[in-house]
Amino acid sequence: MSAVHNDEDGMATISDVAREAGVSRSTVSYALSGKRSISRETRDRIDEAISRLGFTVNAGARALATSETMVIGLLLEFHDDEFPPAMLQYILAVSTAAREKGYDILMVTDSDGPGAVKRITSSNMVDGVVLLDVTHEDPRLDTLRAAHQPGALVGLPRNTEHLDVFDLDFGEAARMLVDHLYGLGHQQVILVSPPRHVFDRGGAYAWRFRDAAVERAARYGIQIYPYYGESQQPGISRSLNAILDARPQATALIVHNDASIAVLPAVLHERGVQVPRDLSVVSLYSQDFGRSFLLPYTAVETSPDKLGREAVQHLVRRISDPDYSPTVAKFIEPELTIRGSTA
Amino acid sequence: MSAVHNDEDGMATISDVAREAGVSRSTVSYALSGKRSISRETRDRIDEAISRLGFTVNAGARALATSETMVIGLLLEFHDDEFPPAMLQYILAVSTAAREKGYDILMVTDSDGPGAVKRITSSNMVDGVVLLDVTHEDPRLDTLRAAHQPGALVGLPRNTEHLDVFDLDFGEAARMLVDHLYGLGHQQVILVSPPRHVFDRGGAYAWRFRDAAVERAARYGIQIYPYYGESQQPGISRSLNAILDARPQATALIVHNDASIAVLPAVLHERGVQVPRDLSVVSLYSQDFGRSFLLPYTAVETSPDKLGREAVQHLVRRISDPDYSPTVAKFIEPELTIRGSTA
DNA sequence: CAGCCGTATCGAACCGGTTCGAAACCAATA
DNA sequence: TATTGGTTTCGAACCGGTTCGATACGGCTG
Repeated sequence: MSAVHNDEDGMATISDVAREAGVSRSTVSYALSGKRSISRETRDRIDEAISRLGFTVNAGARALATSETMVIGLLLEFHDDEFPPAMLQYILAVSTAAREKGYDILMVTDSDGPGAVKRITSSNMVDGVVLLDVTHEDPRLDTLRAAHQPGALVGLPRNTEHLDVFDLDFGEAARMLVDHLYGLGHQQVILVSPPRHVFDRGGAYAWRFRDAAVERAARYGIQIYPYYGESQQPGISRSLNAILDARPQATALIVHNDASIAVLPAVLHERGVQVPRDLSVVSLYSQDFGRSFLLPYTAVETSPDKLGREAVQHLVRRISDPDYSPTVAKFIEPELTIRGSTA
Repeated sequence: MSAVHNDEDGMATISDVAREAGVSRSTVSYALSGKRSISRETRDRIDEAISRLGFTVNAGARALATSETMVIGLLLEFHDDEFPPAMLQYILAVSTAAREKGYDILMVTDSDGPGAVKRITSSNMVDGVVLLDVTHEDPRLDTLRAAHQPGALVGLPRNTEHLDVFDLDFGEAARMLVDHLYGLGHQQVILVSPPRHVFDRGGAYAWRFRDAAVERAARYGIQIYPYYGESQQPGISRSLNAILDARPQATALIVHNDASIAVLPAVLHERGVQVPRDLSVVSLYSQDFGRSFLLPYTAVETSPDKLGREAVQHLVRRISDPDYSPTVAKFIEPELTIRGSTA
């Protein structure tokens, strides 16, 4: 017999507890929530009945009565042109942060984004929604705005009205990296951006970074050569080689592309290129990511954990008070981690 | 004004629809479910009212009435000694398969596994549970057995009573690989297993594979040298190098370790080892995984998609009929994908 | 002692659905 | 003509909680 002892088949209900403790259902409810005072003895009897019956509040019933599900929807889609390990970091961050606030995560990976948003919001399955990987003209946003639940976005859309938005400041990140290279005297720099698909799809982080880098380089009179990276092997290595072949005069490389940076060490090694002696390399990735793939490059930290946490925090706040403040577009401050891959 | 037009603030309820269509609530419910026949005209009026009000069934209320949530719990934990990309494949597979069956996924990444199982089952948030990465003596299993919902496991525990279990047949996979190498005449083989932590934690797949490989090798009179791999860089590369240094006479390498196989190409290249000329290499990974990391090795396919799908299918069946058959322990048949990395 | 207040509890209504039994209606059958 | 049967609809009960008023009780104050 296990420690948890629930009589018969069905789960114990609040009525069972009330009967067992010789009080009314409402008294049990108040004892549970603490919203009204309960005498010491009654509370004890109730507590005892609860553990004797192994009672747990039925989430659906509570949700119906309170209109609070304590569940947050997490919407994401796996694109072929994305590098899976990167996305996982966001998922984990959101999940952990939510749990800390007492929320569970309903994860939806539907390829029909707007439909998924509609489904989980209009049926009141969730109290709020986190959207990952939001694009410039994200089709999910209209649906989300029409919903009765607040939303938090990770990624910057064109129109941020009525929505809280969180993202890394990619423009600033680009400027930091260009400044860093400029400070070391580099004059010819290659930039490897995300795959073309990402631009087409409206992944604003891609061009925010690129445009800022290009503009900053121009201001310094640095020659910058922007390229698209690939997303799938063997194209990644091939394209990196082609790019390096095409610009032998470049002394530095900026990689804004998870898949490419992961294979870069192998590619450079194969070419016999020593970093930073022959080439300076800077990039953009999270600490965890760098550790997983043994990346020795000076890089801007992307802080998926900070971003996910921030999104959840604001979402939770807005759930409890839908207009506690005007909606925010918050950009995480980039931080440069020096790893000695530049000279 | 958007196409979806819901009057006032609150969501439309079934009562609103009933009033709008001039029928009773039960009639609307039956029209929705089709469980009783409804006249053509009434059905039309109801349909019209539904779309006019933008009505959607409230999931919590329905769950309360039917005791079916149409949600499946997905329990997993991120261990430091695991390679994230591998896990993501399972998550995606389960999520997709569930959605196809009309279920949503409540994803719980709690570090307190048993507590998480207890919480989501006893509060009736889910109709069933999928456990990923189940260990030999998994502490979540007792809790799951005490629950009122069925469970499907991915990974093999010692005691499979009352639970449906799905896993790759790691023993058979090991035998296939050893057979393959034996057929090519190899007599000295290195085996890189998962990190020691995985064994300690009770990851049965680790020793099922190793033991079967060792036994099979012994039968053929092959010398096999088993080692633990590492899980985090820079340890992975370092340990691979140490292993290769220690066994220069070995002509073949079996890698059962996601993190190690991902960096193996770089390590071998650095050592100037040519595959298969200098060393034959076989491994164990999914097609997607191999593509992500450009792995050119002959390997057993791990089929996370097949596994996840199978687990969900059985779970759904068991949800609708708790004893449709005795519980199953199903082992996916391994398949060898020849990629020419052996000679 | 009347009046008031704070504490502890109860009963009833409500959240938004589903489902069972009964009723109303019309047509076909004995 | 009374009975039977099928179709369509309604009303009420129920799922398992929460919450609002009302009530009962004892102790203080004026």
